[in-house]
Amino acid sequence: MLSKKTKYGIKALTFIARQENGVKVQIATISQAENISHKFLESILLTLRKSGVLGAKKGKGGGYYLLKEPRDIKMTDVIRTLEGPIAMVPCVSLNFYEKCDDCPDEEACSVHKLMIQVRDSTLQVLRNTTLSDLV
Amino acid sequence: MLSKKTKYGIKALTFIARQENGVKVQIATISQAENISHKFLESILLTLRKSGVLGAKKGKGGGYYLLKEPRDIKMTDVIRTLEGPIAMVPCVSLNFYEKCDDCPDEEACSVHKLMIQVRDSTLQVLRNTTLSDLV
DNA sequence: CCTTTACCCTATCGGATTAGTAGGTTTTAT
DNA sequence: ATAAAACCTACTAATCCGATAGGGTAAAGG
Repeated sequence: MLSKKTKYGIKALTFIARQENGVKVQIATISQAENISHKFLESILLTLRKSGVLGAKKGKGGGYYLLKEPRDIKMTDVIRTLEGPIAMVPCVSLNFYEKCDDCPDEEACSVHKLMIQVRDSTLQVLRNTTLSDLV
Repeated sequence: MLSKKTKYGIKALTFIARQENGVKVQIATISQAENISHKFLESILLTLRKSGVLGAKKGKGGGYYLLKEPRDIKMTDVIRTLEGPIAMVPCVSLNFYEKCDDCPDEEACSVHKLMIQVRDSTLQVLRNTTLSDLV
């Protein structure tokens, strides 16, 4: 299940991407337009800023803006930042790999085999979808 | 993230599918071989029996066995039974559809658009993978 | 019949995670 | 100076997950 954090994050990015080039958007604006709790959204945008997707300007007239072109913002990056691993099981994750403690032999594991395929097909979609495809 | 319930369920089904045709397998046998809590596994196999994938026989010499050929057991069915929806968001789920309460217009929602694509690519894998592909 | 074996069912619980809340700090424009 | 906006830290209520406990019920062998 996709967390609300990720869901809201994608919605917010889409909202910002729809603005004229470089126009700054306040948290409150997005919060109202998309029905998102102001404080919760605040923490999400902060995370996205730290990951390098968004820039922010403090003070009056401040707000958030994209640091890259929408077509250069891949969904893989956004989701890994907000949600964490894309794989459904840590033992098939490329960026967040972890060994299963119950599984002695990964190669022989049926779940492993299946989830690699699911991961690859999901990755293909997310890698080829950018923010510009969603606006 | 895939729950342990689903993970264990798939492992157990694979284990059973590896037996000679029609041989019954006890909970304790799978539990030991796959490092799964006996009681937890019990509840999982019960769910799978109720969904019609497994049959069970009580009493001495009893156990669980497949009701269909491994190649006729699709991963979509197994995962929907144990995990629930395959879609990452209820508003794009085929079998467990639910409207998002924060989203006034699904067609205009960027998350909706993206998650439909993810769902479709995942479905294609799970529909074309059967238990026989995992043994 | 009677004991063993294994399936079936309900209830509970600790820990982790998630979504949201509260309150204050820092920076900027006017 | 003042208002507006992002920034930061900490907390909380609710939910879910994996596991556990304890018994009930049905079937097979002797």
